[in-house]
Amino acid sequence: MPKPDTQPARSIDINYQTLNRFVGYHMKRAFNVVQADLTQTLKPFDLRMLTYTALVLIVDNPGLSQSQLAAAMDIERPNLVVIVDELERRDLIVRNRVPADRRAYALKATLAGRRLYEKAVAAVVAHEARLFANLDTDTRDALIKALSTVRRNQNT
Amino acid sequence: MPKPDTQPARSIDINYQTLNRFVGYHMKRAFNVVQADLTQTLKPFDLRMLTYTALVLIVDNPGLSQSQLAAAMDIERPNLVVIVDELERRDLIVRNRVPADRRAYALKATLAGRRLYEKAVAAVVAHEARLFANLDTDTRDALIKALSTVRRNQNT
DNA sequence: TATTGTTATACTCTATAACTATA
DNA sequence: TATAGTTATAGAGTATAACAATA
Repeated sequence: MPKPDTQPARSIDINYQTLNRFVGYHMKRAFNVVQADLTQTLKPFDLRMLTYTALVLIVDNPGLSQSQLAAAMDIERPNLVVIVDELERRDLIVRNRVPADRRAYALKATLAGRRLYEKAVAAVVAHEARLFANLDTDTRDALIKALSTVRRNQNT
Repeated sequence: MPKPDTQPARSIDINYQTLNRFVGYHMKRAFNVVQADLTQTLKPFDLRMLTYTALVLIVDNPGLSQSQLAAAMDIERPNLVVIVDELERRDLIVRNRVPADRRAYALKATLAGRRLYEKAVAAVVAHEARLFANLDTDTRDALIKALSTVRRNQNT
């Protein structure tokens, strides 16, 4: 396999033999691609993955508390505060005091929040269609099923 | 579906209908599990994902430069410096000047580095066997193939 | 006592600009 | 001028301790 005499900026030909054996490595590389594309997809809406996920969960679960949302997002409560702050400052959600438990807030999306949700979700649907275009429906379902199985092995 | 009268700390029953439609969401959740477990797996060796990956690539590609390693790891050159610093400080690798190009370093693992590599890789093999125990070989191969396909869609 | 939301803080990972020494 | 490695720095994301208000 002869290389051209004038090497194109010292061609690199890295050996990945060890890393390629690991599923986790492939997951990281693939997820990096998805995340980078999703970040670009959400940028026109001024949303990050975290603010997007929070907005989606609040729209789908009106009235949930910050503790519940943090648990659903698998992040610590302190880290959720700034996320909810941002959504509230942009009038996408409201924090309503719960009469039955005055420590907690009931989070609810505003009309503007629901409208942004609709637009952002549509954009993410298009982003997924683009990124997973080469996978037929069966393969995609199998991928989701395998990923869910991995997640269920968490406590093993 | 009646709930018990005495609710166990206000049982949460979050609606994930929107997020569950997205492959990327399942990838993130699964990868979080894998990453958390891998972090614990590498802790006894005083390695993080980045130092582990760098060590593996240096062992498998003796003499490669920091630029090549950064490209292989998909990180910026400045961020690699501290990683290589740490591996060198622990005498796991050496930075040799390249006579032909005195700007570059040729990275090489020491004997101690190759020994730690052997132990860490064995631990990661066990970690993967544990995490992906519920997936048969065919499913695992299909998962890797699907993830590789996603990665190849990067420039679409 | 325990829990909700909060502040402060720290650590990791990531990204960019600008420098040095070589080429 | 361009590249390899470096420094400094700033931004995300994440994790823990400790506090006020409320239960």
